[in-house]
Amino acid sequence: MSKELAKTYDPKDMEPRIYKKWLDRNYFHAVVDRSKKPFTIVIPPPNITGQLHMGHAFDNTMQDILIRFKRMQGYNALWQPGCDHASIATEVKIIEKLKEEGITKEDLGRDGFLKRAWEWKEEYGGRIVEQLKKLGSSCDWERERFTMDEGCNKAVTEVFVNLYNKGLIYKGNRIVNWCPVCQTTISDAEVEHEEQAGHFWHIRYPIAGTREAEAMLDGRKCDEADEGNYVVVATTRPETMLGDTALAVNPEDERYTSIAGKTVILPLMNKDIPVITDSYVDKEFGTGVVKITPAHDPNDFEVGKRHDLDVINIMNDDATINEKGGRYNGMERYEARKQVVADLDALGLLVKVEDHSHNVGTHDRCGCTIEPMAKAQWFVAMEKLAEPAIRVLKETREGKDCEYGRLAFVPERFDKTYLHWLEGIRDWCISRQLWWGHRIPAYYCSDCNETIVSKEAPTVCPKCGGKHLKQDEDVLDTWFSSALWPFSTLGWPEKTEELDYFYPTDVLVTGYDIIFFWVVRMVFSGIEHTGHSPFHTVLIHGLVRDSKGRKMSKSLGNGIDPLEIIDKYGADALRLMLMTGNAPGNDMRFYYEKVEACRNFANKVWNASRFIMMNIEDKTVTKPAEADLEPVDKWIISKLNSVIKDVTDNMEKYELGIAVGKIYDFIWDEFCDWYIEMVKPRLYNSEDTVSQNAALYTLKSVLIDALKLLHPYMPFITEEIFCTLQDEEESIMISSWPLYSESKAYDREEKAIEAIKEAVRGIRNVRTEMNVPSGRKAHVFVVTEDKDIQATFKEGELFFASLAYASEVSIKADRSGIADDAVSVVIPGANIYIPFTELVDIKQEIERLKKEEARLEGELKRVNGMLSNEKFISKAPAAKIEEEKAKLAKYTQMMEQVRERLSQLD
RNA sequence: GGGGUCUUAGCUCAGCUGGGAGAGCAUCUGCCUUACAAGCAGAGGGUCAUAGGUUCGAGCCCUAUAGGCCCCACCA
Repeated sequence: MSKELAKTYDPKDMEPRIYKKWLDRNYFHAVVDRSKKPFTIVIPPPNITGQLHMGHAFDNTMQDILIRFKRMQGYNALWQPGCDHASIATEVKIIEKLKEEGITKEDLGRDGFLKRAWEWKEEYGGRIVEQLKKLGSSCDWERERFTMDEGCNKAVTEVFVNLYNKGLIYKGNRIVNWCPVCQTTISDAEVEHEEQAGHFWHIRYPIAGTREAEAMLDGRKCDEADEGNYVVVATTRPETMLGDTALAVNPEDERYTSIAGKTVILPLMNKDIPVITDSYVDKEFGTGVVKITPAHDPNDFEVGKRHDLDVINIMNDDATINEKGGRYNGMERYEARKQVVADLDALGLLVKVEDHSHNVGTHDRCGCTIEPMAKAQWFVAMEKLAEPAIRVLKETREGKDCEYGRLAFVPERFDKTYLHWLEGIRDWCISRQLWWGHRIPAYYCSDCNETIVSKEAPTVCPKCGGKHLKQDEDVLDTWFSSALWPFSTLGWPEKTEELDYFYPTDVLVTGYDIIFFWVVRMVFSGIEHTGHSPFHTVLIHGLVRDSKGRKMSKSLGNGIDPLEIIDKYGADALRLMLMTGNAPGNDMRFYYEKVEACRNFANKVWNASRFIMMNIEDKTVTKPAEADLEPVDKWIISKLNSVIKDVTDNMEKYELGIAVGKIYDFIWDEFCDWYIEMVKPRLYNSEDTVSQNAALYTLKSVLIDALKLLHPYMPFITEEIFCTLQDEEESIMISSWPLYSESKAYDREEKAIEAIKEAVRGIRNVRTEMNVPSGRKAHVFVVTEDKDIQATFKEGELFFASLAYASEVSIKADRSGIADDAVSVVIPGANIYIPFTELVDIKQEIERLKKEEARLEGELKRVNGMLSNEKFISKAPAAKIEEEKAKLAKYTQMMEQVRERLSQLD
């Protein structure tokens, strides 16, 4: 043997070495090849500001597993990588950095700032890519893209102009979510609602012309005021009253019929405002009167539109009150609130203050309270775009052929999240008051105010011929470009070969937390611009939490750095840990113990392989004739065969955790703990070279297939062993996926060995469990029918050699003809005698058999019932009837066996 | 207010279309047995949240209840 594995498993140097080998050989690169079926995944582009965290590790491990699996299955697998410019996140970071230098972005100016941003991108943008490589990600790095590279920019402009021309993008003055800290608009998806304790202030608005109104206008409290001359309004945000332009009551509300249509005086501003009627007002809530502030509340904005009210924006961009707020001009919003309340109180207009908890919108990035404000912004009209995105999912679910392709969530329950969001969707505010991002391709003529939206910057106004054109200052929401990612990365809007071949992509893997931000927007964009849903399956995973179940976050400082874990335990162990014992879509907790267990598994695989190689040494192992395979060989081959089938099925259904669990159990329990142990005596017996060769061959071939199954999960260790074991092989990652084969299903042998395993449970460790006094032989011997082979085993020696002769098994406890302290496992062709005292507890066995008997009775009753049911016989498909008949026969036979054994035991 | 999800061993969680309750860790017992002590052979430990229902059979399906978590939502 020319190569051998190091004595101890140590991933630290091995993993980078192997990754480099893969890169050098260009295995990750996929080119258009019409003779092969493509399988494509686009990576959720990590932010250039990002550092690899557990969420990335989880997400990318899943993608890598799918890609490696499909690649081995013979697909032309493309994993398209790239990064996101992350408009606001990056801009905030750079501003922070500038702050350290004592400068602001305004000091630099737009161009200077962008220069800095690009420098920053060059410096840090590649960091996360390098980190992804440590995980083993088999992305096609040659195709790495960036949301602000030339091609993506082109796609963004194309889409913007197209949608504008179709009337699906418009500029409108509407209520937007304004973040006073970041000083930009944000979309609805970026608002987090938070329950906050607040107050409900009841405020009197005096009716115009009354004595009470006069008093207020004079700036004094009214003596002996008549409550009938006031209208009482309840509000949670009293400072917004500065921008009130009406009060509203429900037209059906009898309490207020007399005042509807009257005019009240807006306190503090001393302005006449009307009392209008609108069915939006809920009679039951508050006082039944609502103050209408169209500039600072989305509902009020709508009411204002219906009644043609003025929209008075009373705030500056930093949420201080502006000049429209009279004497409150310049005050911070909460300070203004206090002052407003105090002033109202002084005027005797504050009726009461109630405690009231209500939902407050906060910015998901900076956490500050967002301020709804009326502003002129760019929007995407969503109604028309949402409809096909809803349809494609519904029709896929109903099994219909949809013209837009297919779309399904795994697990299915996220269908509802997706649909619910789309069905209630509002127009998407896409303009951001930032510099880092795709600048909006809209130009304004300062001569005639014309708006020009075009791919190329116009030099002359098409309307007036003026040359004073200015581009819109705003940039687009980051997600506007991310939404195009599945096709912009493949060359769209050009009609490239790649686009034609790899698009639509296959699977999108992402966390449930960004379904709204990203998945939804990719789907409607894909359909709108390419006519196709960009992927047929969305595989959703949960969050990785800390061991206490908390979200990992910077502020809590409870994040666990995947790179540290990789450094200590290896990427393979981390990957396995992330995939084990977790159901799709569910959150998981991170435990060091779990990683350790996974590292131990890697060690196990390593050592088993080392054992096999040690035994092969320089022997030539040839494929044995089937007749030379012994029952244990057939048993493990058969076991592996069904594992191949199950694992493949599970993986096709994206049940990655279940699949890897089966591989783990097979390798550790069946292969290492049973097969290798059973086969040892044959390996050590150098006389029977045929049997030895069969064992070695089986060991080697089963190991190789098991490694292949494991490879998507643990790419590094499997590669190392695979290539060490077989000099002639280049790499496991380009080897072919094992296939289930009917001819390898050895049912008889499987049954036989399973029965033996059951029979010897508890006594495998002869030396310990039998407590054989030194010098005495254990009663373990074999008698075959053909020739009397009687083997006695020394203490401590395993006796599995004998089991190889078994072909059919029935087990019975039988003391006749054997020493008192032994029972026999009767195997036609071979008898094994096992010390009686150490065999399975007879009482337990009887109990077990009785349970089995009861179960079988139930089964038989069911099957008999079905088969004697005329309706069933006449209506059920023939195959189903056959199946049930086969079951009947099987259960009948099993029942006989159970009863026989019961009678023997009694 | 609407929706989702969870409740299974001491802990963290699997359990795919209903058919003899599982894993890892922890605990206990015995082992340094020349692949592996990062290991081996065993053991203990669960009314599968509660109450009903469907079924020959329910952790799984249905209904209700209790508790936990999450998402969505413009009641001022």
